[in-house]
This record gives sequence, C-alpha cells and structure tokens, in this order.
Amino acid sequence: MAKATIKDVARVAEVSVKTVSRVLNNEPNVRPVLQEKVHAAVKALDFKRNPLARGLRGQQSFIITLLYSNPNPGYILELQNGALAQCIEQGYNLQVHPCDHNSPDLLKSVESITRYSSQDGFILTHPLCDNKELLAMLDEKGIPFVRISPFTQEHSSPYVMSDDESAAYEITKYLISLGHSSIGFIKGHPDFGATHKRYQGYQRALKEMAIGLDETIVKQGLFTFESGETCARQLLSQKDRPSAIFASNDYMAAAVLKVAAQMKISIPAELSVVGYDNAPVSQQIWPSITTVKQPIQRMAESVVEKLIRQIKKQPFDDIQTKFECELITRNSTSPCA
Amino acid sequence: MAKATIKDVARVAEVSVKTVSRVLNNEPNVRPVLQEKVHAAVKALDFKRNPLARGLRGQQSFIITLLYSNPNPGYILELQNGALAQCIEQGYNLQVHPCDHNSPDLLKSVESITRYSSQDGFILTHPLCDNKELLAMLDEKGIPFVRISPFTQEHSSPYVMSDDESAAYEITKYLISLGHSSIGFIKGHPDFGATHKRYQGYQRALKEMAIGLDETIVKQGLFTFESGETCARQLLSQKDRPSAIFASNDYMAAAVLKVAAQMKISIPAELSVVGYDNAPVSQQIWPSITTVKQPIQRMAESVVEKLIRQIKKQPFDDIQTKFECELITRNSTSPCA
DNA sequence: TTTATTGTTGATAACGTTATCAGTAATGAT
DNA sequence: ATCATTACTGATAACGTTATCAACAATAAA
Repeated sequence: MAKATIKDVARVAEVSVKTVSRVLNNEPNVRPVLQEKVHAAVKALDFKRNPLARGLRGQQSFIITLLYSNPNPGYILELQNGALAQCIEQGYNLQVHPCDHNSPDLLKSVESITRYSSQDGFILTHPLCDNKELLAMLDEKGIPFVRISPFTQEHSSPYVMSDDESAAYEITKYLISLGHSSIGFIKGHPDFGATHKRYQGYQRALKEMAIGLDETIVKQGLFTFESGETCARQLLSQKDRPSAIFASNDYMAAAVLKVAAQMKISIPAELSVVGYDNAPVSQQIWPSITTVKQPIQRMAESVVEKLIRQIKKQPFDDIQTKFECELITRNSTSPCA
Repeated sequence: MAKATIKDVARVAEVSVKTVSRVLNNEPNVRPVLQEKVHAAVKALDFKRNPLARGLRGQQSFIITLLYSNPNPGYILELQNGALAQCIEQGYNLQVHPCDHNSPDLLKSVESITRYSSQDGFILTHPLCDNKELLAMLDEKGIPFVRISPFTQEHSSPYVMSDDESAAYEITKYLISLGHSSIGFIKGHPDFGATHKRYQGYQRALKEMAIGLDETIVKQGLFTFESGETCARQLLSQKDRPSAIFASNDYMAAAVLKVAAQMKISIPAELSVVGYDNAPVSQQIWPSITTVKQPIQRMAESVVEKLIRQIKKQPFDDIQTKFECELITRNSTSPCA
C-alpha cells in the first residue's frame, strides 16, 4: 500500500485538504464535527505528514542541529539524549555535528552545514557558545540558536547553565567541613567558562571560612588526564603538600589518584580528592571519586524548549535558566588526619 | 539577500532550469560550454540546492539515521563521528536516535521514527542489529539498513565487524607469552554477539597452547562495572587464584583493579589484567589497562559507504567487511611471577 | 430589518527541486 | 541524398504540504 497523503485523508473525511491541514496544525475555526471526522480518517489511514513537504512549503525543516566540540563523550551523549527526548516530544528531529573549536575553518564548516542541511536552529555547547564570530554569523543569517553553559553572557540568545560557582563552593565547603584547610586546586582549560566559575566558587568558600588563598597550591590544568597528572605531580611533591585536592574535572581527579598511587600516598587516608562532572571514570575507579553532577539531561531538555519557542517566535519566560548541581560523595574523601 | 534558487542560476547562466539540474546532478549530455556557464553562475550566486525540495521531488531525504542502544558513550560517540564524516563527504546528513533494546515498545518506537522523519536508511549498532523483529520490520517497509558487529549473520543486509575472535585470541596469547597459564575470564552480557566471539578467541588461544579450559575461573559478567566487581571478587577469593584475568571489556577490567586494590593484590606484580574496547577509563586509571582497540571510526565510515551504495542501488563489493583490532599494551600486565 | 462582524470552509497558488516528454540539432548509416 | 539514430535542450508536470484569498453562513450590533 502506498503512503497516504492529505488528499486521501480529505477524501475519506469528506472535507477539503485545507481543513485537514487546519486540524493537523491545531488551527482554530474548525467545527468539532469535522475535527472528529479528520481524526478518524487519519487514524483509519494511519496517516503521517511528509516532513519534507511540510518543510518546503512552511519554510522550516523541523530539524535542530546540535553543534559540539567538547571531547567529553559521556557529557555529549547525555546532552544529546536529553535534547533528543525533548525534540521528539515536540515533533522535531535532532541532527548532530561535531566540530573543532580550534580550527580556523570553524566558521566555514558551520556555514556549510547551514547550507547543506536546512535546520531551524542550533544548540551550541561550550566552548563554541563563546565564539563571537560564530554567534555573529548565526545572527547575521538569522538562524535561531541557544547556548549551553556559555561564559560570555552578553548575547541576547537564550541559554541554560548549571550553577558551577555554587557547586564548586559547596564541594569546597564539604572538604573544609571534613577538616581540610590546605586544599589544592587544579584549574581547567582557560578557554572554558566553567573553569573560571569553578575557581571562583573555590575561592569564595575559602574566603568565607577565613582560609587564605595559597597560590602555590593552585595549578593550571587543561581538563585532560595528562594535564592533571602534571599538576598532581607538582602539588604532591611540594614539601608541605595539601591534604586535599579539588580537580576541576574527573579526568584530572583520576590523574591525581594515579600520581598518589605511584607516590604511595593513600587515598582518602592521607589525601582527599574531589572532581567535577560525574564522569564514568569517577565510578569506575577505586577509590571512587567524590564529585559534582550536573543535571545535563534536564538542561538539554530545557534548552531545546527554549530553542523551539524561539523558532516559533513564541514568547519565553526567561533568557536564562540556571540549574543546581548535586554533590555526590564517594570514597575519595575523608576527614583530615 | 534572499537565497538563490535554481531559477536564478538558470537566468544568470542563460539556460533552462532543467539544464542546471542536470549539471548539478552530473547527468550526461550537457555541452561543456553550458556546464561551465552553470558552474560559474552557481559560484557567482553562492547557490546551494534546497535539500527539502530535493527530497520531496526525488523521494529521498539524504538523511541517515544512526540507531543505538549501547550504553558505552565513548564507543557510540566515536561511531557517530566516523559515520558523520562519511555522510558529509557524500552529501548526507546524520540523525541520531537512541533506543532501549529491552523495551517492548522498541518496534513501535523505531516505526514512529520512520514515519516522522523520512530517512533513506538506518545504521544499526549491536545489539539492535540482532533483533529479528526489527530487521523484519525494516525489510517489510523496504528501508535499507546496515549493521555494525551483528552476531547473527543470516540476514542479507551488509555489515561490518571487527574481528573480536582474533583479537581475543591475540590478547590471550599475549598473556600466555608473559608466562601466565592460569588466566581467568569474565564474560560479557550474553545478549551481545561480541561476548561469545571474545570467549571463543580466549578458548582457541588456550587450546593452541595446550592449556586446559578451567571453568572455575570463567565467570559470567554483564559488561557493567558492578558485574565485573562481583566476578572479580569470586575469582580473586579462590584459593588458587588465577595469575591473570581477561575481562571482556574495560569497565569490568577496571572493576578487577578495584577489587585487587581492596584485597591488597598488586597489579601487575601479582596479577595481570587485560580488558577490551580501549574505553577512556583504560587510560584514566592506574595502572592503565592493556586492552584491544577496535577501529571504530573506520568501521563507521565503511558501513555508511555500504549504506549509501545500497540506497543508490549501486552494486557493492562485499556484504561483509571485517576489520582487524589493535592490541594496546599498557601497565596492567607483566610477566608471571 | 439591515448592516457589520465573526466563524467556517474550500479552490487554488506556492515552496524549489527533479522527472517526463517532446522537440531540435548533429551525427552516422545506407 | 535520405533516413535512422544519438546528443542535447527546455516547457511543463509533479512531489505533499501550507498560505492566500474569496465565499458563504451565522451571529451581533445598529
């Protein structure tokens, strides 16, 4: 059997194609009797509208593109799943597109995506969402987009973010509550907004508890395992080594565990370690790592909702939505000896 | 400036729209002179065809859907990236769709995807590609699909696979070459084809080296960290515990490391451990885990190529393409004491 | 009652491409 | 020189939907 079209539905329901279209699009001014008839016909024929035809005529494709360049697979996949769930609910499809945020061809690459696959909007993950040229280009082309965890909040497009500053503050306070006062810090990659927010939260907690900031136990990492290893080695070979280390993500926290193991420093007895992100490794390692979990899935759902609102030119409540993170205590932390 | 259409190109190139279309689709029988003119006009107008209109008229969407249900984020993302690269090269777009292979609604869910977003074909990852009802449904609907690492090879659709049996054989032989003769094995989830192939490779290596299969040191895992932990505990608390353990994936190998640490068994000095998959954790843990890396990216590219061939009804060389894996030796293995 | 407004409906055009088919020019065969 | 074939080109229909607009019926206002 060939696929049913609106014409078929119209014939069966004994109305015009336009009326069928009206019903399917929830347009007003159709008598309930006819609505019933149309719905019955749709069901009887198992009719689904052709998204291509819909898109061609309606100047929209019902496709949303997720643009990512973040190398953290667990994060991206969770984001993707959350975004997709919301897309499906709203009748959209999700297309994905990885890109290299360091490449000089980034703009060209995104530009070509906009040409070859007509999408109604973009979701930008960090650090893409802090690329001013990219934002400017999308603005100029008039393509709606939303941002996830941007650092620069100047732009007027909607975004969601997790409260990294607060979460970093909380986890630092947690370490302090365990009696730690010498708490090393490993920063993330300077290009990422989260890096600065997490560091700010760390500083606020220290300040509030009247612990001076000791810059000799603050190291610049890059969010990679290798960078964490280098920093950990520096931190742990100092004569007065910290009794706890806050690594800006779990990869670097795992690296701290490695260096500690090599140096025969027992965790958590002699050194407490916390990470950030609740990456898979934080559970797959022993001791498992105390960390912060962002509600990634919910953030993704929320941001898609914002995007679709923007596409449909519906008003939306807030440009910004902030999500609270959750502290997950595991086995890498214990009271200070 | 509004987007250029074929009409505009035709006007500028002083030919008919059909001739433009012919040139763009590489159809024969257009004089070189006109081809030149068209190409010049396309370039001058920066023209790109509208994929929606193309799809509507041509009965194809240039969209390929990647269907996955595998919970391994690193694996999926690498697959996705590889597939996408090939899609772009061939002018296709990639849509993704996670689904739950245990859900009774799986068929319905996939069915609804086929209705709401017209795609030209599917990529099925395992274990979805071993679901007979799913294959039957796609067959009945006449939607082309390809499979990645299927277990049941009965179906006539093309597929790619990595040679799990060989790789498992090689890594087992590697352990034997280090002097190990009591090698424990933790199986994967029985629903996955890879589980059986890896076990077969293990058995073949033992047989070839005249080592009897000792079923008391073969445990049934589920590919999860938790299942690995349970199996490891059983294996390591036996009186004659094995001197090496082959876990069917890296998550379970990481679990072995955890149990060993808790039982004060030093790795690799007292126990060698190997995993499979080259998951991120295998590098982020200490000691880092000797493992097997599948050429996931290349497999994805190859499978997309097969799919597009099938979509275009072009002949393809081989139904099956097999890829060799790579043994990556790290720090979790050493000669038997 | 008459007029203005609102609600309801459908015929037809339009979205931007590819497919069909017919027509003309060029080439080859007889 | 004539006819058959092949190469080339374009006018127009078609894909399946939504948008425009006109028409008419029902209701409210005068």
